[in-house]
Order: sequence, then C-alpha cells, then structure tokens
Amino acid sequence: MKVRHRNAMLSITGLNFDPQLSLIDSAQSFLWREHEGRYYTVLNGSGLCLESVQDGFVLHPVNEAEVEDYLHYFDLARDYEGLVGRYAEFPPVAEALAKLPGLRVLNQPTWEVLVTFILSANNNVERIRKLTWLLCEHFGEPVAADGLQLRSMPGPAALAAVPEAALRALGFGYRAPFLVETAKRVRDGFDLGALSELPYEEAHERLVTLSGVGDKVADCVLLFGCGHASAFPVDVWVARLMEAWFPAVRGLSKLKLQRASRAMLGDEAGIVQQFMFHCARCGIMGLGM
DNA sequence: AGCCAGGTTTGGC
DNA sequence: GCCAAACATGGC
Repeated sequence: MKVRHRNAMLSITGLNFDPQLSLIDSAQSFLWREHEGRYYTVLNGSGLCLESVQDGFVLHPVNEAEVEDYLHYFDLARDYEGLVGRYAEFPPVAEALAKLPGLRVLNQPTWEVLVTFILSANNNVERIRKLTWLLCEHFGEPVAADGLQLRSMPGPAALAAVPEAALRALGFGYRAPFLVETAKRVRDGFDLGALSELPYEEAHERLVTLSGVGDKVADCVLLFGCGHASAFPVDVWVARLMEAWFPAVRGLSKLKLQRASRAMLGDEAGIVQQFMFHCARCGIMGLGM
C-alpha cells in the first residue's frame, strides 16, 4: 500500500477498496452519498470528496495534519488480505470474506455512529439513511464540499436543544425521545472518548445506560465508532446466518448468540461480522435452510 | 391487510 | 435473569 499527500490530495493506492460497498451499500455509515461517480461526506466538520482510481482512491481536500486521521478512518492498518487465512477454520466466514474483497470496516466518529444506530432500531436501511439525512438537513451546519452543498450531523448540544415534537413531526417516531435524551446525556458529560480506551465489557456496560441503546446498538457503536473490532452486533440477518451455519448457536437468545459468536470468532469478530451481514442481507450466500 | 426492517423499553414473573 | 407486548413509520 502506498500513501501520498500533495496539493491537498491524499492518494492511497495498492489496495482493494470498493467505495459503493464500503461507504453506502454495507450500511455501516449513513453519512456518505454518491454523486456522478464520486462520494461525499462531512467529516470532523469539513467537506470531503472521495474518488476511485485504478488500485485505490483519492481524498480531497486533506491537510497534512489530517492524514493520520484518514488512515485510521479507512482502517488502513488492518491486514484485510490476510483475513481469509486467519478465519480458514470457519469455512462459512472465509467464504463471506472472499466474496467481498473491496469491503473495509470504517472507524467513524463515535457520536455519528451513536446517533445513526439509535435510528436503526427495528428499521430498514433506506429509512435509516432518510432519517439521518433529515437530521443533518434540518439541524446540521451547511458545509461546502467540492462545489456541493452538504450538511453536517448536528452535535450533542444542537440535538439536545431540538424539541421531541419536532423530530416526531419529521417521522422519527418513537426514536425521537431516545435521540434527545441521549444527546442531553452526552452534552452533560457522558464521555464518548473513553469508550475507545476502556475494555470491551466496560464500554458496553456504559453504552447501554443511554436511552435507545441496547446490546445490539451498543455493539454497533463499539465496532463502527470506537475501534472495538471484537464487538459482534447481532441483528436479524446475522442471527439467521449464524444459526444456519453454526448448529452450536441454534436456539440461543440474541444476547447469548452474540456472546458465543464473539468468543468463537475472536478479536476481529466484528470485522468478519460486517462481511457476513452484507452477504446475508443481499442474498449473496444462501442461509442453508 | 399483515409482515418486516442492522431493536429498545417497560412491566410481569 | 428471561419473556411478551408496545412502540412509529413506510415498503411490499
């Protein structure tokens, strides 16, 4: 892999990266959008454009000082090529890994993952994306990116100030009070930054004290927003798939299925979970019924 | 019309 | 600790 930075452009080559899959279709982030073949988002308050090139991608505008942050965001320190080999003892896992060679698990800002996955509860991907967009459109700050007008995700203080009724009127349903209450907790000092430093178990315990955050959403926040690669979110798709492929976990409750899977798949359980999730949801692999 | 979607909360054993 | 029901919304 090769990393070069010049003229506010960060180019990363020598890796397999599928932006449509990683940024949009895999439903780990709901904050990127595609426009005429390029991908746009707001990250840390500034607009960002991503463009695919031959064997990698180019980001702009990027300051020299931000380069390390982006390397982390795209999880570039992890050996994705070697995943298939490391999970060879679990053939269904290795198969899912082999089918999606351009997928990477992003390290997103904790707050953004927390908000979007509170919205994910008992919801579908397209509507999560729509509600996320509404949140930015109505309560975020305008940001220019490569000539496009985008809007940032509102921060904790801004979201805490939104009346629950305003969210209800926009179609957020019963998630409206969860969002506002959690925003107040964060605004008033709940330490999101500590979650990345704490051991998995303790970080998980803290997260589920937030309104609208249960075991599954907590695992999504830990995996996508806190660098806890062992967190193993169990949604309906992953539950079906694990039960189909691993007889040992059949009939377990969601929480026990999560614990058993995490114990079985180890310190990169969450990384491979993302490959399995996308395979199951898009019917790429049969569920072995 | 009824079921489903990257579930959580609440209340009852 | 485990279980059922309620919860908003929109697509099929």
